[in-house]
Amino acid sequence: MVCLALTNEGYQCHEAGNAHEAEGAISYAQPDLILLDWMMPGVSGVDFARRLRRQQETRLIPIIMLTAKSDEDDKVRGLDSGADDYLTKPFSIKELLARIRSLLRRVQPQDESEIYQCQGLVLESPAQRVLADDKQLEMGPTEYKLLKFFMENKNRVFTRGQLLDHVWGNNVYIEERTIDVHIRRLRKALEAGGYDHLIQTVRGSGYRFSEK
Amino acid sequence: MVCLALTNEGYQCHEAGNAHEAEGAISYAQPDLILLDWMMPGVSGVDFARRLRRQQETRLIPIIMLTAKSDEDDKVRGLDSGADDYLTKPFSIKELLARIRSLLRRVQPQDESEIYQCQGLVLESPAQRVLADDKQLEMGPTEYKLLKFFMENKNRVFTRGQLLDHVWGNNVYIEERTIDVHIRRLRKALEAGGYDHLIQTVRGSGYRFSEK
DNA sequence: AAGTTTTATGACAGTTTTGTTACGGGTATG
DNA sequence: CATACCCGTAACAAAACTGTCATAAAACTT
Repeated sequence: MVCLALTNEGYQCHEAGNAHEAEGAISYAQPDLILLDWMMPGVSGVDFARRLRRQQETRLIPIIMLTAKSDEDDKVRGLDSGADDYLTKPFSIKELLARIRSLLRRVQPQDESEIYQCQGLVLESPAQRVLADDKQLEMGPTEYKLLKFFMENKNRVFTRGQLLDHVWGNNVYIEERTIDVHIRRLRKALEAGGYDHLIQTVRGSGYRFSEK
Repeated sequence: MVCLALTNEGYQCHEAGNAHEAEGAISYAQPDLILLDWMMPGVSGVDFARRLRRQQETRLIPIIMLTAKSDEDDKVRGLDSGADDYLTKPFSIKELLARIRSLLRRVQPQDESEIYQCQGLVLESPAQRVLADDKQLEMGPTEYKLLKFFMENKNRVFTRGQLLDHVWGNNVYIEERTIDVHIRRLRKALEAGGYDHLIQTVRGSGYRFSEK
């Protein structure tokens, strides 16, 4: 039922009948969100949620717990296990969809329609362009994505490996030194507006975007 | 009531009676999370939530909406307005706390929350930098690691051997006198912010980080 | 007060890391 | 099909960092 409704809404859906199946499906499909039933044969939903939270690869995937119980203590346990939200059966598809939208919005804050700003530097995601004090800056697609990622995560160091994962994609084989070149290109593009100082080198670690 | 309960749990709390007050309190206190009543005099909770979502500084602050209405359409509207979660009055403090914990965990994922502070000296682990009264201090990687170790273990003397083990790694062959040089370099870096007195020599033993 | 031990400091050379430029191949665009 | 653009890599230059030493300055002993 749920799967049908979600597919109808344009989501891509995978089902699993128990924790073991789920584990396989998750590592295969890399979902953006997990709906988890409280009652599962074998490992319970709560235990499974806890396990997902402990693993690096799945820690950040939001979880909505589905449960028939309406007991309050169970609610609390469900949330503390690491679930991000829960729904008591019976629930309406409408509410489920709203909660899913809400969670996905949080996890992917940019959503193609965001505008990032840092001092006079503005990155308009919908228009896919970068303005420095109202003057448009020219840069390649990769530099744009790199800058976008940086502006989404200000004040944090990223290693070249992390940047490859997040900007290029998860399984690419590219020399880490290549990052340096793209950083150089990005800096040169920002230079035109005088904002190249926002891209900072952290020796021995990687790069950082920060106004300080 | 809510404020009291949260304070009791160790959270720092600020109250506001309407949207305008809230705006001031938010820009002043920079909260980690916002509890928002659906019904507010003047600007409604939903509209206020939307406004918070549009602004760069507040966009990422999670919002929990509180409401007396239990109508489902309102729930949906509440979530779609940008609130991250939704609670219907009357709600139990226990459930509120669980939802707050859940949201905070999502926003600050692994973050290690590793920010060390000592007087005006701040070491930001995620950004891998050191600020003295908001001014960035320049230092090499080794000095950074050294300072981090010291700030993790304030008021404790460490021999040069111990420092080598913890900061450099367990099996390195390095002259113990080299420590002196790095201490010197660290002190020089801290000097720029006037915090070099925090690194103290303990003659015959080693070094200590302390504010006294 | 002189002698001894311990720490501070500045300089140096080797090493590692990063910046920069140039180039060949690939892909899209007209 | 030609042109323009972009990407990844390599090679070299520049910069930053590291560990060690020599010497000066303190701190402690006798």
